[in-house]
Amino acid sequence: MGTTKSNNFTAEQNRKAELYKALGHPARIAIIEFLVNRNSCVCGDIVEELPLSQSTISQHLKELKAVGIIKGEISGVKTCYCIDPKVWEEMNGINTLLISSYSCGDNCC
Amino acid sequence: MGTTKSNNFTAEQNRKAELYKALGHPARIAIIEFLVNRNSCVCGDIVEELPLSQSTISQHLKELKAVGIIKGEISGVKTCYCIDPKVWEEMNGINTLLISSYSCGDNCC
DNA sequence: TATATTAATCGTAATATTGCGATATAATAT
DNA sequence: ATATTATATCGCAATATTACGATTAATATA
Repeated sequence: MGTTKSNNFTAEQNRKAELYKALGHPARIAIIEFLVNRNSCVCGDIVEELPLSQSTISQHLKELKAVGIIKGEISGVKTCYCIDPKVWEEMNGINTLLISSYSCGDNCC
Repeated sequence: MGTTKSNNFTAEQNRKAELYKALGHPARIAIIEFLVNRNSCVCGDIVEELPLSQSTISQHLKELKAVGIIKGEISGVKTCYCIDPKVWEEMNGINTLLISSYSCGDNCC
């Protein structure tokens, strides 16, 4: 085991889970916050900001890229990463649907 | 290794990550959706709904409970789970701050 | 009291994740 | 051509996660 039984769930549920999972690590949160604060492309000085090795950060970037949250563009020697607006919007939709639209009343336990 | 270096990040970053991580599994998404759709406490018929064994679901519930997203209340033989409004609000705030308040302009890559 | 029923926990196996150093790759600079 | 710089990838070790069956604990019911 150790394998998630994705087959048993809907595509939507799997997609939601994979997006949240991508945000489920402090390093990746830090990366996202870094990109958001810059409002534009940022190159590998993320490595200088974060207390992790270059290879580890490269892996985290890869994961974020794999689910689509960020895009990477090679310009010369450097690589430029930024939030992908489309997936960002998707996340927004998911959050709205799943979280902000629900307010549990008094009948909660 | 295999251990996340939480010490190197802020408490806020760790908290965000742990909340997102809790949602980072299709079974836990399904559980949350189930609770949300009922709008009230639900007992262990989550087990009947999900294609996973009782013990596995119990573990997932435990994880959701550990980060505070759901509460559990024992009433007789059964246990009643529901969303915790406080943490739900916390999630809302995190989403607003991190995601919905940012829209990357044209200067993205 | 004996026996279901419900849910938590234990033990275990399989797989995934995290992190790092070393190495590879690719573009620029000398 | 060679060195430099930036980033990706490989290989590995440690730990975490996922899943399940078996067991346990607690309440309810015959």
